Amino acid sequence: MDMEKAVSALNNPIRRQILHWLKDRSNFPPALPEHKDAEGVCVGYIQEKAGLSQSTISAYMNALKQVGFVEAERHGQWTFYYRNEEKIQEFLNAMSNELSIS
Amino acid sequence: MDMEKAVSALNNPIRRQILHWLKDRSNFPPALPEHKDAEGVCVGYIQEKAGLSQSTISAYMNALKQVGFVEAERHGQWTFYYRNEEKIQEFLNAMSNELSIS
DNA sequence: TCTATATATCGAGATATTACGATATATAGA
DNA sequence: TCTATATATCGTAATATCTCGATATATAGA
Repeated sequence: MDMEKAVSALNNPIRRQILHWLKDRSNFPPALPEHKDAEGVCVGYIQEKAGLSQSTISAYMNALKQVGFVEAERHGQWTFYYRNEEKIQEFLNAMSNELSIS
Repeated sequence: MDMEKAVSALNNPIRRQILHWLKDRSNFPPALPEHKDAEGVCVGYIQEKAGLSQSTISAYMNALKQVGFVEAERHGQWTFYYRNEEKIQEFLNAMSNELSIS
C-alpha cells in the first residue's frame, strides 16, 4: 500500500464521494438488462451522478484504480468499476497504524 | 471535523511523519530543564528532525493545528506542540464511516 | 467496412501546494 | 531599553492538481 498515492487519491471530495456511492449499487440508475451479470457501475453513470466531465471522471477512476481502491472490468464498450473492500480496509488499517499506534 | 481540511493536512508525508513522531516524546532530544513541565515538543526540535526550514515547519504545524490534530502551548519564547488524540481518533472514525460503512 | 457509442488519453489554463529566504513579532535576559 | 532567540508571517518560484475540450481507441452492430 503506497500511502503517498493512497492519501492523494482520497484528497478530493468527489473521489471520496464516488467511493462512497459505489458502496451501494442503488445509488445509480438500474443496470441495463444486458449488464445484469456485470459487477459494478459504468463510467457514464458515475459521471452523470458526479456532474463532472467524462475525461475527469475517467482520470478519477484511474487514480482510484492505481491505488487499488476500485477494480475495473470491461464488458463490451463499457468499463465497470467496483470497490475493492480489502484494499480499502487495508488503507484504513495502515492509516490507523501510522497515526495512532506507536 | 472538516474532512476536506483534515485529509489535506494529512496529504503530505512529512506532516504525517511529524504526527507519528509526536506520539513518543523520546523521538526528540530531551526537554531542557526549564521545560520539564511543558507538554509537547518545541518547533525547533521538530524542524531539526524533519530537516525542513523553520518557516515551513511553522506552517505545517499550523495546518495540523487548524484541523485539531495538534494543540499548541506557548511557554516563553517557545511554542510546544502535542497531539490531540481525540481529534485524531475522530478523524479515523469519520474516514472509516465515509469509506467503509454505507 | 462504416458508424455510433463508451471510455481513455492528451494538452492546456486556472488554481493550489510546496518550501524557501526575508522579515515581523514575542519573549527573556542583560 | 537593547540584544538574542524562538516562532510566525509574508512574498516567491517551482511544482502538482484540477478540470476541461479535443482527440484517440475499443467495441458493437448495420
